[in-house]
Amino acid sequence: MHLPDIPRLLDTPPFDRAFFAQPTLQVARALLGQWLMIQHDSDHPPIVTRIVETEAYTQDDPACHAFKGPTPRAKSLFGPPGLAYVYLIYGMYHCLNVVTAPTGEGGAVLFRALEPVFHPQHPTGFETLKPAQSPLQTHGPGRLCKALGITKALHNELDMTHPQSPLRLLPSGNHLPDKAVMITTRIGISKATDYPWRFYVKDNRWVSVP
DNA sequence: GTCGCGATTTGCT
DNA sequence: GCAAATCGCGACA
Repeated sequence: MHLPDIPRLLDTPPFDRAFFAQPTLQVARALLGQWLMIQHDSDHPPIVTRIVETEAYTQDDPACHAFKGPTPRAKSLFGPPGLAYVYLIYGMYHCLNVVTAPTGEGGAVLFRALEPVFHPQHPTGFETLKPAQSPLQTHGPGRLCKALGITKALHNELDMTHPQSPLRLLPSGNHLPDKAVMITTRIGISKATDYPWRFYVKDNRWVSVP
């Protein structure tokens, strides 16, 4: 896996709104292997990660928060594609999604696991680290938000397509072949448990449930 | 106003 | 393997 050139990455345009307006399942699949970066302050270097596990949720899907329409919590899901949807689960963990349906329609991709690629305080990298001993715990939707400092108060409804957004999704230039992608049912839900809408990178040790 | 529960994680048995 | 932690949201009165 090639490491990104950080100064160049900071000048890379994020995926645009048209990318996130594609069908949700397609976006969930296409985001595997791409970069997710967070830059809390434009004066400081970002934390860069590689997306290794996602799940798709659509408006006509009983497991999706948009299923019952634009309720107060789900309002951001009906916003423009590329918006961040961050919500609190079990009273203590946040989960990060990107909205992937045209404005007025509800749908999103949930980020379930990221592979740490660059952190300014760990310039030696994460190549040889196992998730359990990593200073950045990014395997699991709640853990990755905690590790990157993502909260509903700070990041919900942020436009991730904006070039200066603190949260950005960037093309890595790598497209994963189908043989490197695993597809299973989604984790932790009680409705629509048979939908094969979870995507992850085969044999990647950062995946939440192999 | 009250009540049940969740797209999770952690710690203990 | 199982239960606790912890609180906003959504359903219903």
